[in-house]
Amino acid sequence: MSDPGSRILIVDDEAGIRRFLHASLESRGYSIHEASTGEEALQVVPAFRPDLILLDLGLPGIGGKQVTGCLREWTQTPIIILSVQGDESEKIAALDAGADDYLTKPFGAGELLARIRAALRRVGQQEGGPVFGTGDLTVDLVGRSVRLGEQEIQLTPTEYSLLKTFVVHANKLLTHRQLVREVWGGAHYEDTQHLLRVNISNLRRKLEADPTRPHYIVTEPGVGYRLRTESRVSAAPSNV
Amino acid sequence: MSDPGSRILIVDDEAGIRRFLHASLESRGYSIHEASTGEEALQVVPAFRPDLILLDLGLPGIGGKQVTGCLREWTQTPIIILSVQGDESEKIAALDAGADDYLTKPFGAGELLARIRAALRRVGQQEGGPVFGTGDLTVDLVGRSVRLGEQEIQLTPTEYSLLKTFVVHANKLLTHRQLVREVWGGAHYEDTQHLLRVNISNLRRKLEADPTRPHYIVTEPGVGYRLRTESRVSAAPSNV
DNA sequence: GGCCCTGTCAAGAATGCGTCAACGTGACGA
DNA sequence: TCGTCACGTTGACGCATTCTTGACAGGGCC
Repeated sequence: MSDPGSRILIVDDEAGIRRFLHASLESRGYSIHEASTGEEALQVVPAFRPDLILLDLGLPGIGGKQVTGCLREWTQTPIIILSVQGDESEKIAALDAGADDYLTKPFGAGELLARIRAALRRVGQQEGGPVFGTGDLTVDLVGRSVRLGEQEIQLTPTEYSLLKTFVVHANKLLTHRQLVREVWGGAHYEDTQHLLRVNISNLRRKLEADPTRPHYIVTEPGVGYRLRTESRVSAAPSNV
Repeated sequence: MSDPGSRILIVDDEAGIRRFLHASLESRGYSIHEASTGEEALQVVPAFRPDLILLDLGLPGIGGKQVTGCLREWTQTPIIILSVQGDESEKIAALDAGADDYLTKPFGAGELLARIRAALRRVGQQEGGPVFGTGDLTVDLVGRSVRLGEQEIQLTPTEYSLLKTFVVHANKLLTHRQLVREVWGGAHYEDTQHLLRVNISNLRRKLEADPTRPHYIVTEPGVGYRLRTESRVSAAPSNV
């Protein structure tokens, strides 16, 4: 299951450890990115979009706990804490800050890999399998392809990122803020609000049969948008 | 966050450990069930429907690894393995069998609780939130959706905000002043009084079968309004 | 009847939303 | 080096919805 192409971000201030982890993970087929400080990690995550984060607790500057807290404001990407401290209260604090797992150095490479697999397995099944479908719309999150009936649809990176967010949270209401954070990264919101509208519009033009009356991406006025799944109450086209 | 009413199944063959875990977890508000063998665990899970399983690896008969494997064939309930064996290959095997976490005895009670919270937090955000219901009316505060029977109801932001206030204080009398404050923010009251009436009217037109004779939102003359519940307070364990 | 409280309707104002067009940038190939 | 193209971003505009305000009618109570 655990898709070998998964992207992993390594955050540690010691170059030696980064190298070691980088090597062991890359040989397993993961694609790796490194960051050496908490600040760098927070910057890199929106750009690299890792599937999992290995985070050293004892970073200089912004510590691992704070990094976890900041990330959890907008993303659920699994975080595994690595630490030299075996102190129980540290573990508890880190886990409660939003971390998914906690390993104390030194740890076996095999155990780390197994815990990575376990974490990736969870998100994998959360996304409800590799292919999502509603009505004519089919989204393959692994193959990164979108089709409408038989027709393959070409999406730009942002459009795809937006649609992916909808698919992962299918049928749930996503606020403007959530969407902006997921697609453009945690920072600025006010300036990006309009961007969201434009991209929704573009997405609809490509996906919807009649962009004026959206079938899949419905807007919840004043709040956000929602990807409607085919529970199909055949919602009579309420022409008021 | 981690809903204190969560159901936890403890599987261990040593009565002493079961007692210890039972006590520490119950005092935290979890509701507990015990099993002493793997066979019993497999029987009990479908009946008890735990939100999380604490599983000893070294069970007589069917071992923890096998139990994990059997459970994973049909359920994704989080499993935390407890074991006296620190052997790395055992950990790896258990995690790959489908376990979510692995603790080696002896472990601190605080750490166990934190890991339980982390596991429950993950499944918690997967589910749709607590749902409020009375009669035909259903309000999902997390998904921000309102339905009347099967029909989804579209509410404007103020209408929803108003209804939300009613749901949060279900069956309690809300004065005009309270409602105005909750929906429009503390300031001026005299000018907003009329606004409230208009919105109550609009809300009723959308929710009530006969807006003249309101069933859900009843007016308490001279004082305010009240959301009448049908004694049915379906599964909305107020979180935290 | 006169008064206060309440509910409904309608119309202008304000806001939010969707679309189009234009500009800047970076990648790529000639 | 230059031109082309696709994409991200920004601004402008028209349209729809929603908010707010005012006017008015019914009902209970003194």
